[in-house]
Amino acid sequence: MGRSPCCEKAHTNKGAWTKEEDERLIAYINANGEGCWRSLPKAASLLRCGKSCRLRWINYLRPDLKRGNFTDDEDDLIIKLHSHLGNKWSLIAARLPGRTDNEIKNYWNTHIKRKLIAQGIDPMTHRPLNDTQESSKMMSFYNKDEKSRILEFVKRDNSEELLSMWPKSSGSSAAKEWRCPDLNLELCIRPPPSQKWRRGSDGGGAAMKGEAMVGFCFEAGTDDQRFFTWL
DNA sequence: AAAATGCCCAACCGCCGGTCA
DNA sequence: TTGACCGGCGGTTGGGCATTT
Repeated sequence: MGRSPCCEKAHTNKGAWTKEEDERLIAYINANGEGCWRSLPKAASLLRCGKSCRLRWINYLRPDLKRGNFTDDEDDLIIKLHSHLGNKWSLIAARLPGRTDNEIKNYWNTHIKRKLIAQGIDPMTHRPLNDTQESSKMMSFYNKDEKSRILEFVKRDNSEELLSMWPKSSGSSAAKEWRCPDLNLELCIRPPPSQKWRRGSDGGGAAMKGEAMVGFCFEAGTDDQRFFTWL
């Protein structure tokens, strides 16, 4: 048996909301609070689907919404968060007070995507569009021995040493954007891959089995070997 | 001035996961 | 265990406005 529709479609309005509908919705939520979206339309005398009411409130009528253009800081934050989270608009919106997932999604599709493409960056992977060419160019900063040393430092989880090897020629844009094509460096949120890996090897701060651990995981490695550390 | 085209964004749609009886 | 219900999410659409031809 399939799911029943969320509302009786034949008796609901569609399309743009009128001022009167907005006022009814605001008045009802101010008096009764959010929630029970399914029963809200009837209770508020609105000929709208509950989902439509929820969307209208969350994306447009909520009093804590920030209006106006996105700032450069917000741009940067959205790009950074998207590079880590992908199209998880609700998660991204949770980090931008006063912005909605719908607003950020629209802004991404209409502005940021184009901005990144103009900069030669693939908006989905956040890597150069002509990746192969860029990679070979960037690798000129490191010879074979240096690449081996970097992998060793990653294996030993020695962040200080690893950072000290980062290119120092700050005037070079290529240096700023450096990444090693043989290394896959990415951030993700997930539990540790093994019990051994849970900061337990040195005896300090070990998490017990079954204990919840959530955090940012810095993952690095090659196709053959993977290495992790927590941030 | 009118038509064509492009852009923006509010709103809709379908799906999914959690909850509850 | 199952199915209905509900809230929430991401992808897509289409109407209105702005710009270009």
